Amino acid sequence: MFKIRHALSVTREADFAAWYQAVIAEADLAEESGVRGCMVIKPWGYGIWERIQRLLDDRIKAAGHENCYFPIFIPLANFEREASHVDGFAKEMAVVTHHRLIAGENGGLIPDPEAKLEEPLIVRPTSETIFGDAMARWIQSWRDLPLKLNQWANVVRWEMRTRMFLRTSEFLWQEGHTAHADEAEAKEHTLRMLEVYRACAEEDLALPVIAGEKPEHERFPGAVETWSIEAMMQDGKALQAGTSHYLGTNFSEAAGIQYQDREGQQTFCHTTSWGVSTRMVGGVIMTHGDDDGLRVPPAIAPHQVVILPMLRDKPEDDALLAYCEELRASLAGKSVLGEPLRVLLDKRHGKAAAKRWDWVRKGAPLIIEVGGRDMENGVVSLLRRDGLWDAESGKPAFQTPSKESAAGEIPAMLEDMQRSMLGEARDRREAAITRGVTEFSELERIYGGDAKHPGWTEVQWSKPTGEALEKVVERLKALKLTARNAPMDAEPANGSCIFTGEPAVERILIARAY
RNA sequence: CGGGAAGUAGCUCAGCCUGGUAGAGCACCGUCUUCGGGAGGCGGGGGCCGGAGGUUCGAAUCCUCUCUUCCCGACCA
Repeated sequence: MFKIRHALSVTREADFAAWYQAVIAEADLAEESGVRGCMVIKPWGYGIWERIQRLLDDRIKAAGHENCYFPIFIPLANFEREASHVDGFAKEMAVVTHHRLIAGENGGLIPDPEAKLEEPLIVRPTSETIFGDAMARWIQSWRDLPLKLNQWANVVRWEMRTRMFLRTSEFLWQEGHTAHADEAEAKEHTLRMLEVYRACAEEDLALPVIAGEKPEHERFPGAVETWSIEAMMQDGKALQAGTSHYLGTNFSEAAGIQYQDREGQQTFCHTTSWGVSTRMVGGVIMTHGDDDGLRVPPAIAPHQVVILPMLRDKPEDDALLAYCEELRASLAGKSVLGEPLRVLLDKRHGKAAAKRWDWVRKGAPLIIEVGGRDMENGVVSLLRRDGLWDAESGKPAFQTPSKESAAGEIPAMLEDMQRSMLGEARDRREAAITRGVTEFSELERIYGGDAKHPGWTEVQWSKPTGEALEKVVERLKALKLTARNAPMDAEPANGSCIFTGEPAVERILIARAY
């Protein structure tokens, strides 16, 4: 019997948290920075984020938005206007209080007491308030609506417990902010952007998600409705991968965002905001990674095909490189998933086998090794990252198509990989959702034991509020559970509430979460 | 922010208890051998032992403070 020698030393099964960190290190995605909760995103990790940015930005613009940029610093007073917003964020705020350093007593530098800011500035945790300010200036008439803006930015939230990509103190994201004439249009837009996120997650990241409304206690501070897309990780936990908020007139009343309607009346706008962040990269890792490292869906892979010539630092290398260059050129002209194919010819010196495992760990979708004998036979040795091992031999499952047919087949291969990665993740998720649970004791049975991947549960509830809701949250918390969202395409409720026994009004997903 | 663990070479760690100026494996560089594959031999470079202070003739080692990371909890769009 053979034993497959995986590229990582930790497996998902043995220790999922350690495996996650190993993938980030071994795939060269990011590293610690020395500043609490902040990370350095390395080229391969940032390249994946750039791909997500590109594809999502196209979708956001196609939905009629324009990009802009607002400052990272927000005046404290500006932030103080919307009460529940303040309550939600005040505890995790970075504050700038000085604008100059002077020499301290021990040779170090200290903030100059003389240079204290009259009004402290906060580092944005999100930009509703400062966008609101501008909207109040820019909107005069019903003719100025809707106003649809977006920005790509970094934000800072002083998190107590951080994890790379999933919850960092500083993170990169996109935040959209829109103003509308009435409630119906704003709500419709909230859902439209939720759908944009769903499409991006599923079609671009191959991340199956469930879109739905967040329960009251999970709403964004200051929102009237919060909607989310939720993805299931391979350990069965839920990851909130994007949110879209209908903010009502809360922020327009706080900032004075008004317009003169057709009758000449001053009227408050209805606003929305929505965002997705570098957390998405964490979702890709925990959805598509395996015991050999990351697997990047072709649509967001910085390089979809990596060609590795087996160089020997000898004169024959020139012919081999020329052969690889022909392959590269023929691939570079192809179109995949509606874009030019992205191919890298990795000419770095070094053993091909060592470089191969580098790219396996990084998760490049297709790896093509080319040696002297391949060249003689007019073929290439091709390895699919989603079918790495040959089950018969326990060795890498190389295919050896001719150079010409490889160039012809690769686009379809990549598109197939994109599809099958989504399908694989969706099947795994569906198998891990328990539906039709009607008794709380059943939840205790599922989540009370030490099952490693208990997955999600769909239950019906009466959507309690106030104290009754707090009690529900407490009971869930005892099982380390949270209510994720009420899926928008779920069947209507037809039973009784699993918590209160009252008639149920909707179905919600229960899960452990990141 | 509370409880626990840990920070020594790029990585994984030994050395610390019983102070005497730093080690291994992998990686890296050179070279030879090998050559359809995650190879081997020989040689070599790289660390003021997270930081600051203290005890001491002398600190990686003992003491204090601090920073960072990981796990558990609280918190968390």
